Amino acid sequence: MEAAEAVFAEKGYHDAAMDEIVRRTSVSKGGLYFHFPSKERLFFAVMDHLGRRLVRRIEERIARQERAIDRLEVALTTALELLGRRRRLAKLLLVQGYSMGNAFEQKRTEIYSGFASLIEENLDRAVAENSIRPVNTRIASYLWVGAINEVLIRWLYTGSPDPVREALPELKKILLESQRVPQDSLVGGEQS
Amino acid sequence: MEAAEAVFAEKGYHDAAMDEIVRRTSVSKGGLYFHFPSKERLFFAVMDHLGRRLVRRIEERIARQERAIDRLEVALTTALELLGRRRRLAKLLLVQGYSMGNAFEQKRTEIYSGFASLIEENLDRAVAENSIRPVNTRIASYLWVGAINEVLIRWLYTGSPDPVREALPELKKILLESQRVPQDSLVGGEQS
Amino acid sequence: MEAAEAVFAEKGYHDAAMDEIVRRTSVSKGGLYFHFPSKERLFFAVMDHLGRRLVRRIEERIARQERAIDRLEVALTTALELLGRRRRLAKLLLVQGYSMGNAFEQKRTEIYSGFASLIEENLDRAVAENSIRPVNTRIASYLWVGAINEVLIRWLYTGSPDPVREALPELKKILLESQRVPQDSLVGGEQS
Amino acid sequence: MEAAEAVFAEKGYHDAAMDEIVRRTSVSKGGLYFHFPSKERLFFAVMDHLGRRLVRRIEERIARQERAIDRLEVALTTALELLGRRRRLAKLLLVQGYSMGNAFEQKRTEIYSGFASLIEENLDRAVAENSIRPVNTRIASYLWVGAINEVLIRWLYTGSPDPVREALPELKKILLESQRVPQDSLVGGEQS
DNA sequence: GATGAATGAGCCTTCATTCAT
DNA sequence: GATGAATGAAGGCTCATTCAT
Repeated sequence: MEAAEAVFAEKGYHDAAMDEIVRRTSVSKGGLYFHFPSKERLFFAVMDHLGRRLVRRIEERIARQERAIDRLEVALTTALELLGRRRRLAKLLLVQGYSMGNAFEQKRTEIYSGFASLIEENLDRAVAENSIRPVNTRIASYLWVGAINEVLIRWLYTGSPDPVREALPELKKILLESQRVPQDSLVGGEQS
Repeated sequence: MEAAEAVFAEKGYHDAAMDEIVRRTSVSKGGLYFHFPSKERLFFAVMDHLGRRLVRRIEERIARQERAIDRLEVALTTALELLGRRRRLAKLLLVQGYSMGNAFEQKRTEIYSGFASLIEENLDRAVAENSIRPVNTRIASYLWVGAINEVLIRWLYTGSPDPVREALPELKKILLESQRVPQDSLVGGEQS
Repeated sequence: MEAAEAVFAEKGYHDAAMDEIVRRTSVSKGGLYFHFPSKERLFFAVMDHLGRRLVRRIEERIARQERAIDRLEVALTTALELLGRRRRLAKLLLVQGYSMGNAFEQKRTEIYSGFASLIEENLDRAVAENSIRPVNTRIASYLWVGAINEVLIRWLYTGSPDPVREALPELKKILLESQRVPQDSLVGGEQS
Repeated sequence: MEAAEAVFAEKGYHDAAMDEIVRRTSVSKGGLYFHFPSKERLFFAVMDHLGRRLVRRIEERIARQERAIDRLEVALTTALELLGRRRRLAKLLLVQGYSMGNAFEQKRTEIYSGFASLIEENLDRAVAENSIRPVNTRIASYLWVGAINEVLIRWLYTGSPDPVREALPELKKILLESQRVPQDSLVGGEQS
């Protein structure tokens, strides 16, 4: 039964014991292995199920919108709403194989924060210099980190896109250029 | 010796055996444990070291730039360059605790792709409808996924930012609004 | 279906899984267990069947011979012919419960060889010393080992014959004495 | 510790549990696995040890004999004495991987007996017909079975000797021809 | 009689960690 | 400080057998 979802979400893949999953079910160990040939396959089945369901729900909500840009907005909103409401689902789908309790998670946060702070700081200054439009730079910095992270992971696993040649130009375009304050009239001072 | 880095990068945290780390060193098991009280601490030490070094390098390159917006650009470029050149470093820093060899990674990619495709498709249509500026929608979709992912992971681990109330507006602003094609002449015609 | 014979022959008793036997049949698991109450009984049924058939065939061929000594010769010939032609049958009947793939079999061969070599060596010398008639000492040594082995296994399982008091004299008689070169002219010469 | 010998001898390879071997030792499970990487390797180590020791003892006793034929006799005697005195050793060395308690052993005996009886019966008649010298035909039949068995097992595992072309002539020579009653004076009746 | 999903005790093996030397 | 043999809890998985349908 897919209430194995609970154990995986609570403990992470590695610390989840088949024995515990079984204990929380009415199924026996053998019964579980009859349907899923290994712990890995069980985990994948759970992930697939949840992943597909999430996408399906988003698609349902999207369908009502006429224009693509509205659909994108709804998709974004729905994703954050759904995952933001169900912590367990989010944990399962987003951090999957992590484990080691909280220590690991803290460390990840700590390390990513090093880079995020650097970005945030410069975003703040760029806003102050009136180079880019004002935004919540903290969140923007997370966005930067997440974007870079994802692009690199893709490359790591699939070999594409090439980080520098392909991804970099696009990231620049979206993260920097389109955030620029239109400096059309370079007359007069800056609005500091 | 931090050549434990190699083992962690190759096998992931869980599948890395202390025995193998020791085997690749001149240090003995006891010796290793004298310096690092546990596998977890050893791993953290490696991560810290690498994370800090990466940030330091980026900071060095940034320092030469005057304007913050240039610094941001250099930071972005440098991050992608450095990590794009050293697969191992990237793997260690980005996918850390994952494991299960490639099966796991493939699954992650597969599941994220479901959502990414949905975004990409609608980005394509939005471009076609002339709602947003043309971009490489494939990469843009990765950016979306990464951004959402990171924002949610932060919330998961630290409790902030609130996905819907805090993150959503900013994401909309950066991912959607600032990509809009200025529809200045709303006169006449129809944008159907 | 006694095509369970195939699985037992290929994998040995322990490594043969009921599931695989079932898979190779049109019968269902329950169906198999209806006819044979346990794996052991199924195995015994197969063995019985094959053992009896082998003996029956030998008896048929023997029947045509008049003199007992010719019958013995035909029995010997037939046994080697039939088993030498059907590897699977031989494996099933002779090494039955062994398993562990080839590693085990290699080990058995290796260990028995230690003793066989010792015998072979001395048979060679005995032939050289003209004490016994020339034979293929390699094969003779196998015969020795097999004879000793079988006599001891019998004793192990049934308590008789007593290895030293009963078996030894007979083995000596057949393996040694009757192989002696008749030293009829004991006159003169020296047997060194 | 090689007191694992006890468990293997008592239960057979498959039914011997590493847990029990450990229980009977002062060593821990991990400790055992530190020295022997697997159950199989442990078993082989035990077998090797015992096999070598047996051969060494026989060689010691043999060494005192001058003539090869005497050595053969001593080897035969010693082998039967040593193994006949130590049931456990015999079981370990001779039936190795068997298991299934006694049921299996009984079956083996039963099946081999089918063939052995056939031989015994004809040996009896051959003796009665005065074709071969009188022997304990029961034991001789075991010898036949053991010899055939061993020759075939060798062929099964190593591909040689070829049962019919190579082994058969030698077996005939030793088992039949050299047992023949010299029929030099074919005069007169038989001594029935 | 047949089916095959379910059972569950049991097994081998791993591995982070310890500690006597 | 270093060594590496030893520890032992824990875990994933197998498989002969059962039994409701």
